Amino acid sequence: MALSLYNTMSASVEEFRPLRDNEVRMYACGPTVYDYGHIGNFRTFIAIDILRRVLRQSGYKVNHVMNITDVDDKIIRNAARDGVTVQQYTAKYEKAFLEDATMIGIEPPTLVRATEHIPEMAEFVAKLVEKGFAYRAEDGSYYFRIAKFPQYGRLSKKDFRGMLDGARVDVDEYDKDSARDFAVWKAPKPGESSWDTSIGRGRPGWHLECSVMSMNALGETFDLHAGGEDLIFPHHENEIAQSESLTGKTFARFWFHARFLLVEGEKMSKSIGNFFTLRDLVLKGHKPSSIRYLLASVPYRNQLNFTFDGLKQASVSVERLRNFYVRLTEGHFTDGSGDEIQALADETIDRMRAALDDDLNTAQAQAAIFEMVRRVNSALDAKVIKKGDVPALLEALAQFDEIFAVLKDDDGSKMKQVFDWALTEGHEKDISPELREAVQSGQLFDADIEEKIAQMETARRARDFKVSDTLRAELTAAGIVIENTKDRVRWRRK
RNA sequence: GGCGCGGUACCCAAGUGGUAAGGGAGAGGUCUGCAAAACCUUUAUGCGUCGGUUCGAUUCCGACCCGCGCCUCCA
Repeated sequence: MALSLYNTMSASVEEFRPLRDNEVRMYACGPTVYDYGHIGNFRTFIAIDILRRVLRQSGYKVNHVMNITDVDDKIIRNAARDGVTVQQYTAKYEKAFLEDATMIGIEPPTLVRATEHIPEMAEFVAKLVEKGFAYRAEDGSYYFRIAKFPQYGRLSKKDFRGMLDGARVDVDEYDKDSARDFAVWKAPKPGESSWDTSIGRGRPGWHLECSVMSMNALGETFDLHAGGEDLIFPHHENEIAQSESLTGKTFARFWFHARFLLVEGEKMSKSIGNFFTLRDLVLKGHKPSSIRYLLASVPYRNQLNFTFDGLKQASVSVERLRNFYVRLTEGHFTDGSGDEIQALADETIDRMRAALDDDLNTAQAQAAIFEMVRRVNSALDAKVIKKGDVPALLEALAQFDEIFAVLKDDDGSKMKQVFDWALTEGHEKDISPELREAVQSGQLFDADIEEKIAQMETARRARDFKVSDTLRAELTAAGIVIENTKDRVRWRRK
């Protein structure tokens, strides 16, 4: 079975093979660091992260490059508003983005920054001009001449023939040859960041950075180019135009686009009040693992309806998996092994692989692992799991978690980070009682909890249930869940 | 207006030309001093509506209704 992916360029699912034997070169359009990342951003970045993990699980070495757009109109505007330099401004939000990405389980890609590639970008523009694909306007801006690139519109399936020389729509852009031509280089404006370069003073157009940095890092033709669906047009279309007109070669072989999500059934927007950053959700007391699980649970090309009910459900699902893992690793088993369980583990792995190979069908991969969890739990209840069965089951679980990355319970420390951030950044009023409780339970020392549990057990053995129930209630109130099993008392933080 | 995607149980959500995965929630039960975990049973003769093709359609085709996206810098 081989990995198949939907390619926006061909508008169909194709078998994926990298150009080089064992190495996948992929470029992802990263964030413009002008604000904290919202859950829509992270839906896309998690989809890309899952793609990367599936590629690796498929045996490829993945060279994953992502850009940070650290100069653009919004950044310039907001930095001016806050009275800081563009660098100070972007540094803050880049740091926040990387913290968020780590919090939500995204493996760090190699980062490239627009402002660190200004000379290369100017050089690129100069070459475009030399070949006649771009021209300089009177004010010192440079535009790409779409009329010179007949394939324009191939990715987004738009037909621009006959409309290239339409009416001049914008008085500010009077010196473009065609209304459709897009800026590759912007002339300096008073108060805006600009750089002195071989083609004059100014700053890069947005699309330019991705063409230059991706080819710089990965070569003129690379395997995968990813981003949110909104980037198909104009961003990626323009990248293709610039890059391919210059090199005469295919720019990216596969185009991967994640669909936008809905929040509570509606498009996320600040005016509707359903706009949430990742930090907003953690402040409300939601675990990063729940958020990741929910965002990963709907295949990336489907619309995902992000709801708070769904978040709760995701949290319970993750807990179920974690409980299962604990049950396997801490249980006592008799020696031996059985073919049936081995077969179940193998079948589960096969089903997960087949699901992920089919254009990253994460929902089906989850269904496969849960099928195994239910059947093995049942077998555990019936005491038919043997010691020799456990490694195969753990292997299936591990393969699942190589993709979904939710088993490890480090939610407490991550939530603590957000808690601390809220205190230092003046968002204390936004800290929910739930987050407060989660942080507090995380601050309890294990030894103190175990001391209380020991007291509870003494009381229980003496059948003094009044005392034991009081102790249990105290621990529950502190966010500690206690499970009395036959062998021992298990506890965990809620 | 142009191009594209989707409407599946109380909620989230896969999927297939041959009779509906998985998770959550609810109800009942097993286990249990209580609780938790776990298991079992149960919850869509039905997959937006109306037609058509077919032996057979939720799955294909058409129309309609509704939701969503892109159409110059929003992931």
